[in-house]
This record gives sequence, structure tokens and C-alpha cells, in this order.
Amino acid sequence: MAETPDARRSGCPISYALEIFGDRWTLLVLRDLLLKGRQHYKELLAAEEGIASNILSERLRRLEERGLITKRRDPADGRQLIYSPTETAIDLLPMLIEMTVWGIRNDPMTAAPPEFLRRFEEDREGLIEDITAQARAMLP
Amino acid sequence: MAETPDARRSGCPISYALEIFGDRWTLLVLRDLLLKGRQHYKELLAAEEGIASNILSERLRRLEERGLITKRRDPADGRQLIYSPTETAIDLLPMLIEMTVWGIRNDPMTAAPPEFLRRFEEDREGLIEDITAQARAMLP
DNA sequence: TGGATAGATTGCGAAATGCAAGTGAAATTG
DNA sequence: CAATTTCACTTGCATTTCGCAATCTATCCA
Repeated sequence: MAETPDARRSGCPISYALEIFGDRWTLLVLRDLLLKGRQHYKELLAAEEGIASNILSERLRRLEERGLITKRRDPADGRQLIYSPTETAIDLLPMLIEMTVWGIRNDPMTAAPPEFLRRFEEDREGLIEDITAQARAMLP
Repeated sequence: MAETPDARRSGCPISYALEIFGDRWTLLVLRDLLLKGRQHYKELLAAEEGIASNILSERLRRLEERGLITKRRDPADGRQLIYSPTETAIDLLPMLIEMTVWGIRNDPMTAAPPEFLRRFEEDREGLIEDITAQARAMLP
């Protein structure tokens, strides 16, 4: 048996968040869905970090179970599924963007474009709004 | 042997961040250091989520190695060490606060006080500044 | 000096991860 | 329309990490 719904560890909101995405892969999947516009399993599988198919499958299942994504069949190809973030996942964007900015500022080898940081520093609100609108455009 | 410095998986800033705190415990340790003002090993060990001493020890070692914390001997009691966040860790506060807000908004059982969310909604900048100043007050 | 306390380290079973290969349904090709 | 390919997983299994309990060394205090 491994079917315990994972009893929570505390009432702390950070702990709550980590119960959902406190691992090596979940936030990378959400990044691809929210920031890179990836929608299909095979696109997510192609993440440059190299996620294994069994791990991806399990993370998608958990994210759906937790209400952060939904899936539907692709009308253009019945074999494929389209994964979309829910509003709950879209609400993670401010946090994801702060994480991105921290990463850029502290990683001397970052591959992120300098424009991103400049835009953040000049117009954080607008940047978040733009990215949020872009993510909403992919809802079912 | 298990001494590889963990080769990076990509140039993505989110991936970089997750290499440092993409697990179940590291951010909880940083939360206690940054937000709860805990400074000693035994205080960190007493986190309500119940971290094991070997895990705490390993996380502190990695955080120091990565430049997110420093430690020094407690002048008042030579047996104890005082752990402090560095500026790099303090720079995580905006992200941690966004994570906290997401957790509060999405966890129906949150134990967080409503004032926190209200203050965030009314004065995000000021809230972050206050918490940052509070964290800086504990620097060596 | 003897006992308590602090900050770990060690041993070991359990769980998570990673890789390769396989499966069944749906689409495409010839 | 049969054969092949594509897609989204699933399975098996070796490796790594986690988590609990017990132990260790240095320091403090009475």
C-alpha cells in the first residue's frame, strides 16, 4: 500500500506549498506549462533537464489530483492530450517570477536573457500581467 | 563515492534555484532562519514539521557550501553555533513571501494569520521591506 | 570531576528516482 | 485495409536519497 493522501506536516503555508511542489521536478513541469506554453506530454518530456517518462506521468497525475492542471483530448489528434494550468497554477506566476529573478541574479552562468531582468526591475507589475495573460490564453 | 558537486541540469534560473532548494526541507530551514528568527541548531531541529537531525545537518552544510548561510560560534555558549542567512538568502524573501501568499490563498486549512494576507494586499513593498530589515538585524 | 547539552555522524530499512523496455489505443502510410 | 508509426503511459529493476534511532565527541555547568 502507498495510498495515504500524504498527511500534512503543519499548517504553515510554505510547508503546504512544498507538499505540492517540494521536489526536483514539479516546478519544472509547471514552468513549461506556464512560461513556455508547452501543452503536450511529449513537449513536457522534451524538457532540457531530461525528465523520465514515469516521473513526468506521476507528476502530471498529482498536479491534476491537486487541481493545478486539467487535461483534455486534442481534437486535432485523438492520441494526444492537452494539459493546461488552472487558475490555481496561474496564481503561482508571481512566485515563479521571483524565483527566476533570484536565479538570474545569483547564477553566474545563467542562460536567461538580460531583458527579462531589466523589464522586471523597471515594471514588475506589467511583466507579471503580461505573462499571466499569456498563460490564460492557453486555458481550455 | 558520492562527491560529485551535482552537475547542473540546464541554464534555466528556475532549474538553478531548484538545484539548491528543490526538496522537501531546505526551504523550511530557510523559513525558520529568515522568517522565524531561529539561529541555533536545536531551534531549527524543533521545526514543527519534524526534521531529522541528519537531514538538518546535511542541509545546513549544503546551504553554507552554496553561500546562503554562515555559522559562527556562540560567544555566550561555546557549544552552540549561530547560523545566519547571507544576503543571497535574504534575497529569497520576495519569493518566499509570494509562496506564503499562494499557500494561504489555496490552503483551506491554513494556520496563517489573516493580517499577513491583508498587509500583503495593501502594502506588498512595505511588508517585504519590514521582513527584510528584520532578517538583516540578525546578521553577524 | 561527573553529568548534561550541543551538534552532529552512523547504520539500516523504506521510499523516491532514473533508465530501458514494453503496452495498447489511435493515427498515418502504402 | 493491413502494416507501421506515434502517443501516452506502465513496468521492472538498479541506484540514490530519506528518515528514524542510536551513538559519538566536545563543551559547559554544578
